Amino acid sequence: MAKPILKVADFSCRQSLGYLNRRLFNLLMPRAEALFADAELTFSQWVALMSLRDGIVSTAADIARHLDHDTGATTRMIDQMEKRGLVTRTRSTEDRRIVNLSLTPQGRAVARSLVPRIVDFWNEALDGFTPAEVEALTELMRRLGDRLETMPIADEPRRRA
Amino acid sequence: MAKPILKVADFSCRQSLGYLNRRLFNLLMPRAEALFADAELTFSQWVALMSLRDGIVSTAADIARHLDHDTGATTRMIDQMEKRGLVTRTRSTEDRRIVNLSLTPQGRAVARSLVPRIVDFWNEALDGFTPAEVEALTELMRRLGDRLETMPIADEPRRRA
DNA sequence: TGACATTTACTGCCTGAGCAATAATTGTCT
DNA sequence: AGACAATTATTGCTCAGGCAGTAAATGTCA
Repeated sequence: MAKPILKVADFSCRQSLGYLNRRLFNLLMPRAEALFADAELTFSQWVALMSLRDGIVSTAADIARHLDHDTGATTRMIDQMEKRGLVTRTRSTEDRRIVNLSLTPQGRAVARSLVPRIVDFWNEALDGFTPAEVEALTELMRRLGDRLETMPIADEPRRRA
Repeated sequence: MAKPILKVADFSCRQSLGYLNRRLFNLLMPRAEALFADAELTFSQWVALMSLRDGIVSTAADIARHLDHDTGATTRMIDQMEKRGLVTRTRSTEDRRIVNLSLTPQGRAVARSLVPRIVDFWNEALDGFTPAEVEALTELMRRLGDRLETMPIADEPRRRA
């Protein structure tokens, strides 16, 4: 941290990345969830569905880690997806703690049917952005996330000397 | 939308801006809120506090618009901040629908005392980023937010032909 | 002026999600 | 082997926040 990037004096919440991220989140969620309103999916469920499809995750703990989600909430989310016939649970035989998840044909069909809508949505949202800008935004958000993952959550708020 | 940026075939949730935004959000919130744990502030309350301090907002409706927040939740958020002596409500005389908000000295003191922590946090989080990269990320997130604001929330999911 | 829409603030209702604790299973290390 | 830590899945408790509806005040427009 040789050269601090931010100074106390210029801090304004309008250009704070925290505020911007929150704003983006609040703008994005309702618009995204409106796209799969007929499938009655939460955004979390949508991400879980896609992550299972792409083989990125295979258990509840994987999902919780992948989207930095609470494990309890993840269990309940999977309950719903199982009830709707999108995924199945299978207790692992090698490690009996683990419950393996897999997409049902219906789950796969739902995922496939929703992708075009999402792609259309993003193409409309990113109209006016150059491919390089989209690439840059994606990469910077990924890097910032990776960086934050290395920073522990402070138990006690740090007192300034 | 002359040249679509995304194609259905390459869609992967790992590099989706929706997923990245959600991930950033889930990483950011607990780390930020841990910073003002002793003030017992929510992230929303923190943003509201700063927005009032900077004169960006002056009513509940302003806050709701500024952080794309539910108006009901905003009312209850202000209830808490008022109960803690951070803000005061004053019914406007010109427009009797409006309740003007203003920071109390305590509210101002809390805001001032927390800013350095946030700045420190961001300087640590952004270590490894060039000033240009931070600038680019901020600007791209702002632009995407502005773009999304112009896009209405779909009532009916659009059927693809 | 009067009908109608809009804005502001607020309330009940319900859901998604975070926190803490638990049981079962597995890994680690002396 | 045995004590202890770590991991997985799960549940109860609680709360922030979204949705819909309401009342009061204001704006709009024929």
